[in-house]
Amino acid sequence: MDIAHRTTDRQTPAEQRRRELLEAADRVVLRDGPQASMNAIAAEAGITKPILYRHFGDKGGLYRALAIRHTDALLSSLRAALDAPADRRRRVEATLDTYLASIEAMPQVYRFLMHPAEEPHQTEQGFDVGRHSAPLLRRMGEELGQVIAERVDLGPAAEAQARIWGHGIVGMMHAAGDWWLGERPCSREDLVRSLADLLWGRLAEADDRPDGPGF
Amino acid sequence: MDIAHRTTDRQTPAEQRRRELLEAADRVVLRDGPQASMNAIAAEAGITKPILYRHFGDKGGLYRALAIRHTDALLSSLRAALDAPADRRRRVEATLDTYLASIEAMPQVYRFLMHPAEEPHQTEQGFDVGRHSAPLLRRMGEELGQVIAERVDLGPAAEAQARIWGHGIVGMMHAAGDWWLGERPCSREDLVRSLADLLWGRLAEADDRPDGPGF
DNA sequence: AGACTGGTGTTACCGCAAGTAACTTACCGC
DNA sequence: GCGGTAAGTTACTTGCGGTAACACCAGTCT
Repeated sequence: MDIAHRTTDRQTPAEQRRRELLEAADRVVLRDGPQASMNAIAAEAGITKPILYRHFGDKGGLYRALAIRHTDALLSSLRAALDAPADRRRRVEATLDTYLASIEAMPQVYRFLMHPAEEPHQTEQGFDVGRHSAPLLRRMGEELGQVIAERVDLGPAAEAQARIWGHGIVGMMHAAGDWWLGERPCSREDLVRSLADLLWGRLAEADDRPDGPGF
Repeated sequence: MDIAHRTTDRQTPAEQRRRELLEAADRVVLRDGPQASMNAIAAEAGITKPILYRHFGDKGGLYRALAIRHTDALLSSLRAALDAPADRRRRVEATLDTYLASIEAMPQVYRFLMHPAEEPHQTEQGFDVGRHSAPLLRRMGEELGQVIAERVDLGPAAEAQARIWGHGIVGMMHAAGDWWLGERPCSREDLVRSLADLLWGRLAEADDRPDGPGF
C-alpha cells in the first residue's frame, strides 16, 4: 500500500482532513462561542455543511470530537502536575494551579467545554441524567480518584472513598474556578492556597465566631 | 372561557395566570427535559405561543422564572439544614444530606437547573453577560460563603476566604452529587460521610501507600 | 349609547439553523 | 477506457424561537 510512504509527511488523507476541519471548528467556536453554526464552521473550513456531517455525523459529534481534544490536553497537563516530585500538599497546589492557569489562559475553550449546549434536537428524549453533564468533570474526577486510590492509604473502602474524593475535589476546583474566572476576586495564588487550606481541614479547625454558633 | 368561577384566589389575575403558566411549563419541562419547546408548553397550558411571550419575554425569561422557583425552594431547604442546632460537623452533614436528598427526589428538576441548555442562538446576543453557567451554583456558593463568614472565625482576609470556601464546598457537593446520581456507587450516608471527612482534613492526615510517593 | 383602552387570545408569518437528498465531479485500481 | 468510491456541491425539508396583525371581551370615560 502506498499509504506507507505517505505517513512520513502526512497521515491518511481522511484523518488529515478531519484534523483540518477540527482546527477550523476550533477557530469558529473560540470566536463565536458554543452557538457557532455548522454553516459558519463549514465556511471557515472553506467547504459546505454536508461534508461536516459526513465526517462527524451531527453537531454533537463534532463538538464531542472538539471536546475530546481539549479535554485530553488539559488532562495531560494535570497528570504532569499530579506526578511532579514533591510532597502531597505541594502536588495538590500544583494541580489546582495548573487547572486554574489553564482556564485563565483560554477562557473560551473552558466555557465551551463546560457549557456544551449540545442538544440532540428533538429525537430521543430520555431522561438520562449523566448524559451531557460536562464529561470533562467526570473524567477529571475519575482520574483524580484513581490517583488518590493508588497513592493514599485510606484503609478499608479505600476505593469508594477515593472516587468520592476525586469527584468532590474536582468539583470544588471547578466551581471555585468558574466563580473566580468570572469575578476575579483575588489572585490565583490566593485562591490556590485557600482551596488547599480547605482540603487540609482548616474549616474543621477554625473556631466559632464569638457571637453565634459555628457552621 | 368564563372567568367567573375562579373567585377563590385573591391574587391579581395576571399573577394567577403567570403561576398557572409556570406550573404548566414545569410539567412539560419535567416531562421533556430542557428541550421542551415553547409550543409544547403553550399547548400544555391550553393556549398558544404569543401569550407565553407576553408573560415572559422570551424563552430565557420563562426558564429563568422556572429556575428561580426551584432554586428558591432548594435554597430554603438548605438554609434550614444550615441553621439547625447542632455542632459544625453535624450541620455540614445535614446540609450535604439535604442537598443530595433533594436531587435524588427530583432528578429532572435538578437536571433542568444544572443544564439549562439555553441558547440565544440568533438575534441579539451580546447582552446577558452572566448567561448560563448555572446560576444556582453561584447563588448557593455565595450564600454558603456568607454563612461561613458569619459564623466561622477565619482571622484576616476572612471575607475572601469564606467566599472561596463557599463556592468550593458547593462545587464539591454538586460534582460529587452529579456523579453519584448517575452511578449510585454507594448509599447517600456513605457519600455524606466521605465528603464531610474530606472537608475535615482526612486527605491531609492519611498516610502514603507503601509503594509510592503520596498524592 | 358609543368610542377608548387594556388584557387575553388567535392565525399566519419570518428568519434561522440542523440535517438530508440528489446530483456532480475527481481520483484510482483494473 | 470503465466502474466504484470518496469529496464536494446546490437545494431542499423540518422545526423552533420570535413577531406581526388582527379579533374578542371586559370595563370606563364623555
